[in-house]
Amino acid sequence: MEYTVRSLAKLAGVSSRTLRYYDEIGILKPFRINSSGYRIYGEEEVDRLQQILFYRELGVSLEVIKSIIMSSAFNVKEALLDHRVKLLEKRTQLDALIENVEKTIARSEGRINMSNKEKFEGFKQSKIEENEKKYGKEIREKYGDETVDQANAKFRNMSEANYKKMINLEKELLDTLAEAFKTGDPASDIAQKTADLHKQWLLFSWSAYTKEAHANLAQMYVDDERFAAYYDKKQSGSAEFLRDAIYIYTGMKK
Amino acid sequence: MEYTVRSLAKLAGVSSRTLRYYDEIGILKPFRINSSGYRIYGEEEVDRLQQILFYRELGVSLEVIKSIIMSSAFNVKEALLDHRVKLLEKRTQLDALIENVEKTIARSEGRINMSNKEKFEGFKQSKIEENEKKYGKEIREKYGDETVDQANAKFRNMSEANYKKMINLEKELLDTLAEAFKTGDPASDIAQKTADLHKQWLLFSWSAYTKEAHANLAQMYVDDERFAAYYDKKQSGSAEFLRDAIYIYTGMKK
DNA sequence: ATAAAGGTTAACGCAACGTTAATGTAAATA
DNA sequence: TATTTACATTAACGTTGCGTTAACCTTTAT
Repeated sequence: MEYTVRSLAKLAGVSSRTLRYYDEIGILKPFRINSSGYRIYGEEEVDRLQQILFYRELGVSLEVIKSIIMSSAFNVKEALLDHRVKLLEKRTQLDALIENVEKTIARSEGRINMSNKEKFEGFKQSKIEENEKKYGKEIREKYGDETVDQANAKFRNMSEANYKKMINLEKELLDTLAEAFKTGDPASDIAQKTADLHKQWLLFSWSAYTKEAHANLAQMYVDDERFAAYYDKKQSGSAEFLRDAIYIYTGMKK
Repeated sequence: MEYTVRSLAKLAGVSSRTLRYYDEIGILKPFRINSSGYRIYGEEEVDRLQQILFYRELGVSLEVIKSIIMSSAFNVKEALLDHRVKLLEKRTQLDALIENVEKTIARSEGRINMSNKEKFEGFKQSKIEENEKKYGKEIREKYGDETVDQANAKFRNMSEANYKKMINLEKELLDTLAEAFKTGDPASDIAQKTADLHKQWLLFSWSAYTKEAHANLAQMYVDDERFAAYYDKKQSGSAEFLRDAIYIYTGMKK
């Protein structure tokens, strides 16, 4: 089956302008151009458009979508599972927002007057997103796009077995961190083992490990509420402890 | 308390550029401009900014936000409740999307190959549309959009405790219906109790109960196989019996 | 006295198309 | 067959909500 811009557009529920734009930015080129200069799409393009729209729905930028579907060894199911996880995260965010709104309503009913700081607390969720942007960008700036992209690519293509390994490592890391935290000494053997586990864990998603990057990430764990909350889950102060251990481990920053 | 651009920006977690932009488009003007041309904001502006960010989070355009907060008789609580309903709707949409993704994953596992049309069906929020077509449209036509939306919102937001109550009520309803059915008389006390239980049950998801709506729903139970099958589970003819009881209870339709 | 930190306006840049203009081609109808 | 209608093309500007940079002024800290 062959499609013109309009027919494919109708099939997919997008505008023909969108298809021309996708051609323009090279994310979806027609199978061929006929003698009158018309774009003609085939089955393969139909599938590809489906992929694109799938990710677009998520709010993924076309730039990123491009890199995703360009990777030849692209595993459909893995991508879908990934997609699903992101949607679930989005829903969690939404739920938090709804809770905030309801709280605010309750407060307005109770006529409790809020301090100015409190007034903006409802937006903390969005700050997390901001941080993500901020640090994502920071990493790109410091270590270059290649590192980040390679890391992503590596992660996407991770085999099932490796994924399990990574999960187990993470668990071990958290357990060891809890143990080490008890010693109170970031230079202790067990604390240093924690730092090493963290490095091992990192290697699953980082293609180019450097001590500097590792140390910087450790500081980020402390600065970013989201990460801090993750590591502090068991004991408050764990994030700082991990950072200190990593500083010693890498010999960076003091 | 007075704020400069930066201090207000920090308080609210936005950039100073954003505040200047909001000034530019007239959505948030500073309280005054000092002798050096600096923007100075006061308490009122803090509140207003909060309102703006609240709606912005929803994805409402600044243009619309402007019109919302410009309306002088602006009721805060009403706005919040409105805001909340929109968030709930958004969540419903997200849930539909997640279901679609999961279906697609399941299909990919079953290796069922889809026709091109089917491939794009996942994007049409098919479930919502389907339901809308089947029941929503009918209800919307009869009772108006508000009722339907409020009912959905109410349902989604039901507390755990209320949910259990509703489930218990439903069980009691079915038991009582079975009892009443034995009498064969839709006007009998127990049949009327059944109708009342049904109303109670309805109130969990209907925000505005009317006798007319109740009676119409009863007829729908008979007409629609899905509902009919549900009520006829124990005894065939229960759906009609319930309808007749409700007709008498509500005094509608003869 | 000077540097750092923060303020100002003005202007361009970005994503992902929508929209309009000017024009060529294919299919349906008179 | 002639014409209308439907659809195709490229080119270019418009949109939203700011980020970013430039060029410059003011306040505060040292």
